[in-house]
Amino acid sequence: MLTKRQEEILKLIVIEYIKLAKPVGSKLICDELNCSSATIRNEMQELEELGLLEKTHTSSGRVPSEKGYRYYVDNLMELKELNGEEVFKLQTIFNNHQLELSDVLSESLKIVSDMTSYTSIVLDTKSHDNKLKEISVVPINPEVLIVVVVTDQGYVEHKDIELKGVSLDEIKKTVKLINDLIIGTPIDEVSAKLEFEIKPIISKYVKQHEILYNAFYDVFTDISSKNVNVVGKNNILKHQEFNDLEKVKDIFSKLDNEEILENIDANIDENKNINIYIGHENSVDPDVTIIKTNYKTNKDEGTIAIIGPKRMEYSKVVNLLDYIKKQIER
Amino acid sequence: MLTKRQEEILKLIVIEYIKLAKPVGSKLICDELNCSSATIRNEMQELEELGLLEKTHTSSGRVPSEKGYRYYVDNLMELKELNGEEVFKLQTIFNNHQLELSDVLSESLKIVSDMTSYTSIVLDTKSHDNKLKEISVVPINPEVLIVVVVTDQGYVEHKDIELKGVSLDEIKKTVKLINDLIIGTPIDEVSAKLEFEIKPIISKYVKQHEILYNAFYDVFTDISSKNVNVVGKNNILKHQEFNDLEKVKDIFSKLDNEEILENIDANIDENKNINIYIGHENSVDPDVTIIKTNYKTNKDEGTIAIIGPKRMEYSKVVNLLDYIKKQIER
DNA sequence: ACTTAGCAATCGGTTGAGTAGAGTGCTATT
DNA sequence: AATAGCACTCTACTCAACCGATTGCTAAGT
Repeated sequence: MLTKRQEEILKLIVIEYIKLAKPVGSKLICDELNCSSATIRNEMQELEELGLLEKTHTSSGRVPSEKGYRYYVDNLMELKELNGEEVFKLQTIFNNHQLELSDVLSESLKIVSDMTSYTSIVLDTKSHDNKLKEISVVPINPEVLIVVVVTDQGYVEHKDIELKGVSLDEIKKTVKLINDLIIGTPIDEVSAKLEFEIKPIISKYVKQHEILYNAFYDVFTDISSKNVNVVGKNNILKHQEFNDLEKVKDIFSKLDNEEILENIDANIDENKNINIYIGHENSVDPDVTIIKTNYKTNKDEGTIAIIGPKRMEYSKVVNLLDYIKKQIER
Repeated sequence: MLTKRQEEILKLIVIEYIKLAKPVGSKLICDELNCSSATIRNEMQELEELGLLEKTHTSSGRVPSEKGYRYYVDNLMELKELNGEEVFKLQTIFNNHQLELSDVLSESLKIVSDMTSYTSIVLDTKSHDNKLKEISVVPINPEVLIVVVVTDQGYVEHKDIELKGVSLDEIKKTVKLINDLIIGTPIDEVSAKLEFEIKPIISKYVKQHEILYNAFYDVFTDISSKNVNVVGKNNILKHQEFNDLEKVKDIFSKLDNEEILENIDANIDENKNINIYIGHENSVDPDVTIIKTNYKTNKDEGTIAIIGPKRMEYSKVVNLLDYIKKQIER
């Protein structure tokens, strides 16, 4: 259990370190509080024994440990209002009804990245609420045709398929069959329905049913897949904790690896609105903090996340994510 | 006019410097040629006076100047065969007829980037040969509908449009009009046709014709726009000429700037199959070399480019680009 | 019992001297 | 024209010295 003053000191150290990125000495703190540097040093020593602070070397100032950051975000952090300019910029995007949701997300997170110097990630999954609305087929030439799939929430996916020796008639029959039988099916159930209801039928009266089936299967797999989008990757370079080229390489390669990013939303705590994973608490890289939240509209659901150094402006990022989440869920 | 021996020396220095990235001294060269280091030094001095070589400091070995690289690629470079593994990897992509051209390009350039440690850029423009094939409209709800446009070469573009107070009937009329009047029009002429032929008509009998017109205009603008794709950006970090964080920031921001990249294909020399822009010869960054080529199929045209340090494996890159160009133009 | 002043000790960062090594330019010689 | 030899130059590295910031500890003060 920390005393009031210890909490005050920890908070100041975290805030100051986030601001200046240099270990914080006792003198800086005693200017803020009304006591001598020696008193602060004693308190610091105690906070260090509790694992909340660390030193970079024997006679350096203190730096928050991961546990220290954790204590800060859980108990000490104050969420101050977003400033007017920030809200204004974001609002112009949310008010632009021309944009698709995925564009709104990447545009607004681009702004967040610019404002904060962190990197944003959008994980976008077509929601279960998307139901097949219409399938149409446009023949391009005798061997190639294009399948266009539209969901009732307005998603469009298309794919070229090359079909040698399948007659246009057979294709049209199949499309009609699909349209009749699985329109209205949630997209994540389409694959199963295609396999167990459509396949048996077309295999009877379509010669190259295997090819045809595979082509449609691919289209539906694409449409229900996850979509990863990383915004403001270059901001990684702005933070002194990543001014080592090897580290930068490492992080960049992780940000390019969709598998790693897809697992960002693995163990999300549904009770919390915004989740914070400091250093080793996240599975991406022990030197970063990830702050994320899930969103869910009737069209769409997914995760938005901000990734930056552990020395991150926690309150600002939490505020921004919260604001964006609320706006898009409207 | 260079003597045979001077050319030999220049060539060796370029090759050696590309390989080892360290200024090349006279001793290294005299092992290759049969003469003493002093002789080489005299020749080097002359090559330096001609502006083909440079020194990093008074007593360092020599490094090729931009003019030196230029002389090398114009006169000395030997194009050796691609090795089997490289060809094999690429071939599996070209043989996969499932993929769209844009996927083939980015996949194959991804492989090139992996093999060479350079960065690739694809500038993809829908060709003039794309003609409007079909426009269809899917209403999602009373206020939103989706326009899907397909060209005769198989491109698909779609866009949500929000239309308050426009009746479905009016929309259908407009679509029919467009389908009747401009199907078959090359996509880069569609905008004009839309403005001068369609707009006057719909303005007569559609109430909110302005909104409707703008919506379609946007769709056609999107479909005829350029497409920029950068592959293997992280490879920048692998080269010692870019091991300075400021430089990396600079180049990365240029690679993110589509305007800069779109101008990569500005002054292309149509006579040459492959164009090489060394250092100040390109407009992107004086520290890089860009090697590029245009491609043109009946569906598509564009530019593929490789960007890397001036100390680049010129012959390998030229070979690879040439190979890819030929394969996709088949 | 808590706070404070004072002081030795520690460590990073910078500076300057010294050295080894690689490579050059020049000159005299073959 | 080519070469051997040599003085010279510059980088890169190491070592020692030193400054400044900060700590931990002790002893005195409140």
